[in-house]
Amino acid sequence: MPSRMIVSRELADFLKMIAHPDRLRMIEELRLGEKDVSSIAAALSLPATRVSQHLAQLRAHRLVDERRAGRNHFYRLSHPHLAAWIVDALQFIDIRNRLAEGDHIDSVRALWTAQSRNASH
Amino acid sequence: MPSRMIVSRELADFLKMIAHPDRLRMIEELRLGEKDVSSIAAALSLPATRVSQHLAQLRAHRLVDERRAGRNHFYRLSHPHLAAWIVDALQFIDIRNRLAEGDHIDSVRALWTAQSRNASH
DNA sequence: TGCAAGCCTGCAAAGATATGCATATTAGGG
DNA sequence: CCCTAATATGCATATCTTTGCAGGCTTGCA
Repeated sequence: MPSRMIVSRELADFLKMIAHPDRLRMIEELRLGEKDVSSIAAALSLPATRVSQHLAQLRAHRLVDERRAGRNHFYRLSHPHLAAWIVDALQFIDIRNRLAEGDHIDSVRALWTAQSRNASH
Repeated sequence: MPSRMIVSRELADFLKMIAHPDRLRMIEELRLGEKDVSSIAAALSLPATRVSQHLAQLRAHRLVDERRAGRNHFYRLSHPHLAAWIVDALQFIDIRNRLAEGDHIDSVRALWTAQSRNASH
């Protein structure tokens, strides 16, 4: 098969893998280091089962690495730079329409990049 | 709705939009400038109808701009930098397995980035 | 050893996407 | 005008994803 097609398929698979709101938030959540499943679930207000399923997919595509400690499974980004690369995508999004008037793209970027200690914002 | 969720949805929509082998190749095809539908279809060996449908989606998401000249519709990237950003994603892909032994990631990148005058490679 | 916390996996229903085919639209040429 | 080329659109079918729920596995602790 032509390499060009192989590459486009691999790229598409990779993009599909991260193209989900939950998974994007999970990746940003792991930006600063490893976290276990329950912490992620709590931070994003998602059922743990769902988080686990998403992580299984990310794991299958080698986007995250797992470390087991006791009963907890800690995950980290295989490519730490991935989170920053995703944030760069904001420049391609015509996001103005959907946000409240006061919001500005920079504040959105800052917010997204900020650590989410709780589930607000 | 929390902005954080809005952003993750918008990002996911954007990523889903480009996460298709045909559309990725089309975006790379438009990297160097505008092209009309038939030229793209010919370059990628795809049915023109399909190319047109993909372009309609990209247009709806404001990722390409259209210019009509006579019977031909020329498309160009709304964000010229998009193609380069996509190429950057290659670093996150564990692509070694799927390529022939001789191929190296750099050559793949060069190949992908190279202009496709015909449908080979 | 028994129990519970923390995760993972299988499965089925619901939802979203992709794709081909038939049909419409628009513009240039004769 | 009519015909054809170049695209676009509508629709039905096939396929892939998402998601909740039920049940299973492993580890720590009493």
